[in-house]
Amino acid sequence: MVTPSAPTEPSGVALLPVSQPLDLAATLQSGQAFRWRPQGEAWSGFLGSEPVSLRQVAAGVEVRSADGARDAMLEALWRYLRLDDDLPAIYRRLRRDPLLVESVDRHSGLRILRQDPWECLVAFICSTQSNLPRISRTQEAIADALGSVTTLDGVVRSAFPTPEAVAGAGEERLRALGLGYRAAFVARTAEAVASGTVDLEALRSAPYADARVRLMALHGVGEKVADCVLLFSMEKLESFPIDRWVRRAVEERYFGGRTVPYATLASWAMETFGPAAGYAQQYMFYGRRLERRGGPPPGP
DNA sequence: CCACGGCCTGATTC
DNA sequence: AGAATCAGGCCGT
Repeated sequence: MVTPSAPTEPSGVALLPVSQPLDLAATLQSGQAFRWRPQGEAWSGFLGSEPVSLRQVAAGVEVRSADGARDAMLEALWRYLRLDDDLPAIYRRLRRDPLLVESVDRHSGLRILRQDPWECLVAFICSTQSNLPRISRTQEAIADALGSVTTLDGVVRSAFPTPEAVAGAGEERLRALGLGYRAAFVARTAEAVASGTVDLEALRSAPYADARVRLMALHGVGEKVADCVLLFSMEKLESFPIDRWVRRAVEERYFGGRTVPYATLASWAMETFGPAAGYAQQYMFYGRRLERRGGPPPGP
């Protein structure tokens, strides 16, 4: 137990046992989440608005948090890491495709996350014509400027701000944080979410196609961004986000190098991989990143 | 329904 | 070195 009189929030540790394949480092650095920072052997970040530190050990994942012993924290982490997915079954499906065999074998334990939809939405609106380091930078800048400050074991970080806080900040303030032309998109989307024009939680339980249409009605959200948000935060594992690299790989391998519309590629993925399409995309994307960088990604 | 130019910003390329 | 070019697209025409 912790001592409540300490000046800084005392932390507790709990173990989440994991028997499923899990590569925590790869998962947190695979371009779906943008606020996990290496901290020695551990990773500093947030589960919702709770600051946590995660460390992979043989038996599973150690979670350090202000209330680390609570079952609710372990449950939250379980959900975040999608340990409810049956990865071996998904791998069997992916391995039917020669394009994926090597990537799946080499990066076993790379998982799709179940993130907070709002934070995920902002991140991917900011992802257009950008790159991983810059997306991380802007997410962090938004949190630092508008989120509430937290402390965990002396590490000071800010939680990601609410839609109301971002809407209140306005376009110019966001632009000053380095969002560029995306500032207007984020501002307008924040207003839509804050005012209840869009209910992100409701989209979570809506069918893929319906949720997708709703998301794409938001400014700055096209097919690719919508598919990312649907996959990484809204339970839609059949979603297959197609960026320029995934597009190139699939067009070269399956369409004789021809340029093919987004919808055609998406339905190809749906037919080929079914409910594992999202995982297929993740392995394609991660595979080509490594190829490009010539080594496993931790960042800069 | 498809094609195209323009867009913040910063890192890399020429 | 300073100028193009490009980056996990999207919007408007």
